[in-house]
Amino acid sequence: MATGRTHRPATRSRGIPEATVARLPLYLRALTALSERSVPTVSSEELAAAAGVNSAKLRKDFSYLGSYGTRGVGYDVEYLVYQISRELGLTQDWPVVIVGIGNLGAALANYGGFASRGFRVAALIDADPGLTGKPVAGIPVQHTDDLEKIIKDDRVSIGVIATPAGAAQQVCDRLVAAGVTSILNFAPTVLSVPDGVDVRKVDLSIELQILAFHEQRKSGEETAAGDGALPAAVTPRDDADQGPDGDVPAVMPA
Amino acid sequence: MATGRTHRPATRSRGIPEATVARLPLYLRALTALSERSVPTVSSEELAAAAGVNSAKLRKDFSYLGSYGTRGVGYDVEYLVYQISRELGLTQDWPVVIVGIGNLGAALANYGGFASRGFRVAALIDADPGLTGKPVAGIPVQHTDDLEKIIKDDRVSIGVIATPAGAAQQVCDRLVAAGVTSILNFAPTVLSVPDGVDVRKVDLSIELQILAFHEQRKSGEETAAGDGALPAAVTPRDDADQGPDGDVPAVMPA
DNA sequence: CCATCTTTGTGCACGCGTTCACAAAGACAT
DNA sequence: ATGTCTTTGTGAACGCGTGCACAAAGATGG
Ligand SMILES: NC(=O)c1ccc[n+]([C@@H]2O[C@H](COP(=O)([O-])OP(=O)(O)OC[C@H]3O[C@@H](n4cnc5c(N)ncnc54)[C@H](O)[C@@H]3O)[C@@H](O)[C@H]2O)c1
Ligand SMILES: NC(=O)c1ccc[n+]([C@@H]2O[C@H](COP(=O)([O-])OP(=O)(O)OC[C@H]3O[C@@H](n4cnc5c(N)ncnc54)[C@H](O)[C@@H]3O)[C@@H](O)[C@H]2O)c1
Repeated sequence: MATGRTHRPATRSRGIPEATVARLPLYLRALTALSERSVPTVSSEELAAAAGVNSAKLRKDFSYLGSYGTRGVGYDVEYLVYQISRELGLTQDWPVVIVGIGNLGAALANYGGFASRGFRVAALIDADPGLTGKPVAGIPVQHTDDLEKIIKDDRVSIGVIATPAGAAQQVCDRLVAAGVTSILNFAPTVLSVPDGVDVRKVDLSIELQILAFHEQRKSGEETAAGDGALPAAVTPRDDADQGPDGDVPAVMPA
Repeated sequence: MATGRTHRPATRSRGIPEATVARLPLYLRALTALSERSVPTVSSEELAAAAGVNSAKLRKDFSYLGSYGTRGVGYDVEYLVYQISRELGLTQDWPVVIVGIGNLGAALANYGGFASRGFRVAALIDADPGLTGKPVAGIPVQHTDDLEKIIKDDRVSIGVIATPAGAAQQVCDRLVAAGVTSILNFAPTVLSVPDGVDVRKVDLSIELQILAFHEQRKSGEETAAGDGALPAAVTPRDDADQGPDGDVPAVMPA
């Protein structure tokens, strides 16, 4: 997983486990597609397949929202779309600011998937004076000096950080101080925030490293027990997987 | 979490839990920073703070790699950097292709964090003939027709999909057929792949929806038990949180 | 009204991940 | 050499998430 919320051990106020919340958007997307095709009802089996999850898990997830299904028939698509949207808070409008309008920030600003749900890009903010006033995706970039005013005037509670890593914590602090209570961080840094502020992170580099780990695994071990997959068609390098204690070219601990 | 690997229930071949693998890059980043500051050793407590995790968890994570610490002193920074790099497979070179060079794909191509670890952008691929040959981040875009040849010639095993959702599954199928066994998917779709292929996804829209859920929670419930956080400074809308069965404006199931 | 068939909702067991707490290991000073 | 002090490595308990399996609910047809 590319992200993770920061510490909130067992505060699950009333209901809905975190793992379920993370899947609701998945269900919602599948349901929206069905809705556009005017499909009236869907069984847990079908919907689960579309969302790529286990059907029992899906049913349990929905049971946290209430009993919205009809036995022998399935779930009413439109009704579920509404219920999940409401549960996720998508029936209201969420103004979002993007800070750091570089390569990534500009791509995010141009992203259509933003507005498709209740999210609206309220402002683009950058520290570069050369960018100030320049329109990106039809929205003029504003200078960091006005950050606090923008947050407060537009009552923004969600901020996206797309600045270099070095500036991320500072930007984060200013956002939080101005009233932002949810942050989506693309910079490769651990942000520290006060209690009550949620941080989720997206880290491309971490994702690739996790893939590399498994990729390396695939190259080694042919003798793993009962693997019915395709162990061929991989390119075994020289002699990868030299055991967990092969050579020791680096410094020794002591 | 923005992503998640696809089904591999309890295959954990020999050692290292998935949750630990996902944290290794975090440790590595913190350790690299220490290394650049020429810090020789670090305690689990310090490193855990830098990585934003619990120190016991960090020690247990490291225990899966072997006993690389010295009691009373801590961990040797350089040595750990090497061990984790090797475990993650970063001591070798990983050629990566990016498919779909639009807003996002171009931003990814320009991203410096790619090469910083062992990842190298081997090729940029797009279906738009108008893009073919045009350099992005110094690399000329190649046409989708040559996808199979590129994958095979460069022995690419990791692919990044940044095409529109509608094309993602098709692109995925071609990548897999050509020999790619790890995919990082930015398109908002569930990809289905054969066993032995790893998929991780990054979905901005899902992240925002999860944040919105918690944001909505913060606006409601003042009376939640023992919350020492800052329940003030939020803008309570009209009367959000109308119970799980408040009004029912949408269609009824039956 | 009854029988049958489909599909939900959930009790239950199991495994993974997290965290506490502490014994043992080793550095360091005397 | 011995004692003290720091910090690791891990045993054990706990909670969360997952998935099986099934009883109950309700639709549908006769
Ligand atoms: N480009 C990618 O695909 C990608 C992928 C993953 C992560 N990231 C991360 O996202 C961040 C941005 O990447 P990028 O490629 O867009 O970098 P970039 O250099 O193109 O853009 C950074 C922008 O942030 C602005 N900025 C710098 N300091 C600021 C401050 N204090 N306040 C406001 N704005 C400030 C700069 O003016 C610049 O416009 C980096 O942390 C990068 O590591 C990028
Ligand atoms: N832009 C973002 O910030 C962002 C954020 C999250 C997710 N996404 C997702 O990432 C994907 C790309 O977003 P974008 O904004 O870059 O879109 P885009 O339209 O700018 O770029 C898409 C590119 O893919 C190419 N393409 C289309 N079909 C293809 C095919 N079959 N093979 C190869 N290339 C093909 C197009 O020519 C185009 O260059 C979308 O699925 C989007 O939902 C984008």
